[in-house]
Amino acid sequence: MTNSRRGRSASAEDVAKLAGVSRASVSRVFSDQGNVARETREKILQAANELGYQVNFLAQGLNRKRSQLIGVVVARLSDPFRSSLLEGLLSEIQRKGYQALVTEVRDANELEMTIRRFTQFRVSGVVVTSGQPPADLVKECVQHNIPVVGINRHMDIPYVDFVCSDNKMAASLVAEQFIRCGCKSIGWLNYKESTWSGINRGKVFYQVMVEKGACDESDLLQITAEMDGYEGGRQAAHRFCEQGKIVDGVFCANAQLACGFLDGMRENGFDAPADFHIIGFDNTPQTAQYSYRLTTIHQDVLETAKRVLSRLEARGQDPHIVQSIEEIPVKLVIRNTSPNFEPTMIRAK
Amino acid sequence: MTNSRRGRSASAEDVAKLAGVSRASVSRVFSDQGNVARETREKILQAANELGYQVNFLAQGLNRKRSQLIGVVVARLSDPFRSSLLEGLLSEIQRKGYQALVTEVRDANELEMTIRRFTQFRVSGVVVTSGQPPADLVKECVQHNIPVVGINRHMDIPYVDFVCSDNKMAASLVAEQFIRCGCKSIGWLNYKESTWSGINRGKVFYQVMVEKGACDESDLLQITAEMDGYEGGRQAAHRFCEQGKIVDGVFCANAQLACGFLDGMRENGFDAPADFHIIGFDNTPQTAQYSYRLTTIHQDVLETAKRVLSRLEARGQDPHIVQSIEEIPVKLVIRNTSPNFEPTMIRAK
DNA sequence: CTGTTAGCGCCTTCAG
DNA sequence: CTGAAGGCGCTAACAG
Repeated sequence: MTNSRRGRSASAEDVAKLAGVSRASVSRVFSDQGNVARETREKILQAANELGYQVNFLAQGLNRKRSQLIGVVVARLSDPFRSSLLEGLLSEIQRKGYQALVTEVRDANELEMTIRRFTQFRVSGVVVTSGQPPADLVKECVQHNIPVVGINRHMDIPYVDFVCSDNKMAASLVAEQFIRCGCKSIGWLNYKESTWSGINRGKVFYQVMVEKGACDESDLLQITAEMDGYEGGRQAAHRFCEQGKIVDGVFCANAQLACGFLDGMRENGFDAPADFHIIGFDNTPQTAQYSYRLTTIHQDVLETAKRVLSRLEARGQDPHIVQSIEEIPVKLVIRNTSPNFEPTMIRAK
Repeated sequence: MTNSRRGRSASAEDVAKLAGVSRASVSRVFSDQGNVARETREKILQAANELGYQVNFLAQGLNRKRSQLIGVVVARLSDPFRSSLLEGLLSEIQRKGYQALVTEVRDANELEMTIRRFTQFRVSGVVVTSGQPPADLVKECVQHNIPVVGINRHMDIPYVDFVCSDNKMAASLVAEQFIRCGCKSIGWLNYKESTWSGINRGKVFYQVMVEKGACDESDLLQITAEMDGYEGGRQAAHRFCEQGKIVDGVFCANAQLACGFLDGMRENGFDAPADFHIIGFDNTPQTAQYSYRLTTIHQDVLETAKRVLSRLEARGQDPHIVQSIEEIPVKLVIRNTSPNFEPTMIRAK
């Protein structure tokens, strides 16, 4: 009875009473704003410790009109790259002292509900790793002064920033590798209804190939998967072989497709690097494994996450800065499916 | 100027004014508690719509002393099983109208900080998929009346519930399969510093094997990986072969180890099912792929998530119900690495 | 440096 | 069925 509200958690007021000060001082100590005499601070900390006091973030956020929450929109976590991206984001979000609010969305409608709910929690920022942020929704965020940043996509929405792996650099690295290895007929494998980044990667790759004079339109073979993921790649390979087509080098929009395509080709008696070269995107752990040892473009997830957070904070301070689009450098990881040959023809055939 | 606070988001009071009612009624409509005349309800909804009103969850939570947040503790999302588990949890959490607060932890210390932060957000529940919830921390949760449930682990903490894949059932299914296939020398592969569920799976498997008379102590070969994940399994295989050991059937604590071990054996010239049988745990997408086609125990992630949420809600209503430990049935998915043979010897050797 | 005073936006009795 | 009043726990001026 004496101990304020039995069982309930202690409030700043309880602490203030015990320490014999005002709640304002308690607040000052725990949000370390404004100055507090060392002596009173210690009294407060001790009292707080005694009562097991902890700031109520709900009340804090209500008052500040901003919680320390950051909303993260994800999709298809079963893709290893996406889950490693989430991992990087979580780690960076926590390091900066925020808390991640994670929602998985399946369609545009869910994205809309989600962003709306994020604003209801007065999040400090929204990270979109999937789907196109609907323009009007974003407007709402801007109105509420909530920064939005998209990863691996890019649209012309004012006040929304983007950070994106450097697809052009990726294309160049791959093109050079293929050329160095003497590949002549090059293919580009992508899912029929790919994401923005998938499509963009293909477009840029084609441009680069033409620029380098490595191919004209007829040379770049578009291989289209009817399905996404590993199975999609595998079936694409089967259809490819049925049609009696042939390639020297295949570049794939993502790691899953690449592994699937490689396995599909193997089922048809073709293997890399003996019969063709194949290079993937994402560098997921699986691609490093013995059964694949895939040469692949590596995306720097941690750097991406860092940039995202710093964008979020920048726009949090000044909502009206100009849109920023950052490209994160990528690396080519050479493994078995397109090894570092001297510039000679690889196929005896 | 007339329009209340320009730019700011509308509050219940704004809606009340516009609709010509009291804020209490607005509140009633949006938390659909208490009765409101159809007519006034409609007036309110219209006004709300006009102003783009949305409930402020911070204020709501502050008042209700409980947010609609659910804290989820994860680790090592790079393991495909763990990310699929998270996926299942997210989906169920959203379906039930909650919002997930996700934190990745690396050690016990972080777990503690995390749970503490969860309580500061007055979450409606905490789901621990990794690490042992420290007893005193949990006590704090109980005190705050926050339900805690652990997945694939089990400890004797009062008022904390657990839901766990049925490891005994898994062991039986695998034992029977090995016996049916005539495997004689059976191995159990696990990481040196495995998780609770890994260790438990091994213990139970041994028990079952003895029960079935399929082996006594000397028969069950403990294969220990010095490292976790794919590489751990692979290196274990290499050491295993160096030592000139031999097995008929290997059961693995998880999918990553299984794939690694299989590949390691292949590098040494042994393959499944020709030279030995191997069965994994988790049934991650990768295990289904052409290069592995691993026979494996399947854990029902969605069912697990469902049970978790229902436990959370049950204890949310009555914090003092007795501890519940649910076992989720598993299935044996027969694939290539231990096919459905008639009961005969498989090895010519 | 510290205390006082107003809210933040919502929910919940309690009257009417 | 509806309105008025008080409070959830914290912060942000403003005085002292």
